[in-house]
Amino acid sequence: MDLAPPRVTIQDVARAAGVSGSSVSNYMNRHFERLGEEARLRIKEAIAELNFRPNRVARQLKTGRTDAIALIVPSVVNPYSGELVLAIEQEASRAGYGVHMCNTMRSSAIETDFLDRLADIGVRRLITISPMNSTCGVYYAAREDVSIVAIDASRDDFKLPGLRTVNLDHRAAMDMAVGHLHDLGHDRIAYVTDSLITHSRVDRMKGFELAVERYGIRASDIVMVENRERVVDIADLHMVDAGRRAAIDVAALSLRPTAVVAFNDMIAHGLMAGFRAVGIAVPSDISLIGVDDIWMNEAASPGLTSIRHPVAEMAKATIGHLSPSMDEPADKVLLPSLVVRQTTTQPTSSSTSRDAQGK
Amino acid sequence: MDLAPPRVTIQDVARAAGVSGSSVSNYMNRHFERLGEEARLRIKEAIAELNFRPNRVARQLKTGRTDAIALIVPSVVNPYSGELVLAIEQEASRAGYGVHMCNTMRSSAIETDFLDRLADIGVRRLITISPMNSTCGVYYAAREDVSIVAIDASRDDFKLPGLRTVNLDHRAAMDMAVGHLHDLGHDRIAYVTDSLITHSRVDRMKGFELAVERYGIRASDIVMVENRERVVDIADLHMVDAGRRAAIDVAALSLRPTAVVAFNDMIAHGLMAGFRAVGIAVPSDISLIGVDDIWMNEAASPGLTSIRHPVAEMAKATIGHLSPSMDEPADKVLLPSLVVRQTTTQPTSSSTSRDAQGK
DNA sequence: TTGTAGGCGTTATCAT
DNA sequence: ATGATAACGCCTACAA
Repeated sequence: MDLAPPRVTIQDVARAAGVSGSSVSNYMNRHFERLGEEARLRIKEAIAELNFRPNRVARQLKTGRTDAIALIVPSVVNPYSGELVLAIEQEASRAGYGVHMCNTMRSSAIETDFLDRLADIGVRRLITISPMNSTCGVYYAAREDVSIVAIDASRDDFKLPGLRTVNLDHRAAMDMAVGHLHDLGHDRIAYVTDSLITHSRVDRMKGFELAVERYGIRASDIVMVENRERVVDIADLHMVDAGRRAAIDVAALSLRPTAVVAFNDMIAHGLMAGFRAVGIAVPSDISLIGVDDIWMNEAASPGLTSIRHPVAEMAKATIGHLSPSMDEPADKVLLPSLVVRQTTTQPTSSSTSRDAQGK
Repeated sequence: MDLAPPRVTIQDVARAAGVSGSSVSNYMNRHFERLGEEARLRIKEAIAELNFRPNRVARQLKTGRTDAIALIVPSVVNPYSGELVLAIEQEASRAGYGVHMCNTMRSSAIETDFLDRLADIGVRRLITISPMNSTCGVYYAAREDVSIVAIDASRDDFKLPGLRTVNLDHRAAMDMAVGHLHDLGHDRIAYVTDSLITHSRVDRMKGFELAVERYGIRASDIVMVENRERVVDIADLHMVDAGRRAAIDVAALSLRPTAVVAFNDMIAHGLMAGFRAVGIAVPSDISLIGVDDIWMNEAASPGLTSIRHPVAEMAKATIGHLSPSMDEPADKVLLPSLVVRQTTTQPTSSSTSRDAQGK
């Protein structure tokens, strides 16, 4: 371990192998057609011998581009997207890509600054998570050689023909949730969501309606709460607030449901808090299921039953999408799975006969 | 917005300003002593006119270094360090630095690979969070011009004289927690921690002991649970497990405490789950306070009272430490604050007279 | 105070 | 199949 490790350059390798720098360069870039059998071998040995590692910076200066990935996310602390960011970072580094992450905090100024910087250094791979109002599409729209993958967004949200997307199969998710409750014996189920401002919210609710019909659920309700901004909200805590408020609405329903499906887990946790506040016990009085399967579900008590967002698979699909192969679909839809914890049980007599519950 | 935006180089600026490239370079590097009044002005205008932005890659190739920051963290999903990562990223980009993040998952192989890559591109600023067994010290130890800041670690954990640290004032934190409980009227308080494998665990417990003494608390207990590995644990869920197990121990204490201080919030949430499982109500039977103030505290119910880790200030101190000013202390210690939620109340008769509690 | 020239390590073009 | 050579955009002696 030297104090100032002297760089091994392509020329050093060339000298050691008795070939020219260009040949080593060709070797590094896998242009084997332009190399003789013997030269290839000697270069290979010299590289191993000297432990040569090409200087990415020099290459970047020369080519004007880098294989690094720009990752745009509202906030890493966000319970769902945080796990996704981790998975993407791991998948990317497995594929040899560096990742530049930007927490936009939903500020398009921050996002634009970030993209300006990255455009400067030649980044051509973009991943955007939950991009309700991401500007990256507009920004990079003109450039031909840029790959953009949007996670948790509909392609209609952008006007980019080249865009690729990765999404959860929301219909399947709702089918799973309602099916699980139906299996337990529930037939009065409510759905709680906040404003339908994104594709996933719309589609997931639609999925609930379809599922309810499919399982022949007797009665169902949709409770919609509107968003109220928080002063600072790096973790989607406004959804917890929304859930808390929704709990009151659910409790006030003329025919109180025995189970509730929440748009996502944060709303579900809010519901749990709200129900507790008004004396409704989960799950003995009412069952509860969310979507995403954030880690908090496991840490909370009772543990929240949820429909798991397949984070690792989404990351894999995303990185795969970055190097487009034309025979693959531009929109990948992944299947969720059910994680049963403690908030879903069979409806009890107390929850079925609402008189026992009091007003 | 052109399709292939032609780069504005230092030469373009020089031409526009009627000076040479070196002068522009000197301007960019703030070597104003080497510039005439008039030249400086014309360069400034030309830069604004052409919207010139220096090519970081070229500079990097030439100088062999970059001002980007390497950020090493076990996992961004980790409830405490996730918030810290966000704060650091924001503070860094405010200061104009890019951030390369590495989720080591506590694998030194991953960390070493990452540092190798970054050493290649000339990164000389390192931040490491909760580095129980971080190798970065060893790795970069030899290099003179590298700044390393360790957050949530004692300088004794490394053998690097040049290291700078940022830490919470654990003693003050415990003083605050115990003081709060004492103010409420508690005088039988237990402390729950997992194995004392880090500086913060040792120091925080010491702080508890000092505080208990200082407030003249009649009786206190230390409950220590050992770590058990989880198959996969990106979010410190093993601490929740530890808390769950500890709850049983606390319940079995011969003189059951009326309040518990947990080493951190994840353990506290585990305690909450454990208490609920054995029929002990929080806070009416027992009060509970944690440390860190992770977002989950707000989302859980009841909301967990906690000692807040001043994340934004820590980020600021960390970035400040990166450009060492010799008159500042090498070890910064920041003060926490108390966030009262629902898990701490006055001890009730039911919790005070233990007979009412059953066995 | 300002300009000129050389080179950082790589890729790409054009010879051979 | 292989090699010389010229950039990429910037910094930095050193010269003027």
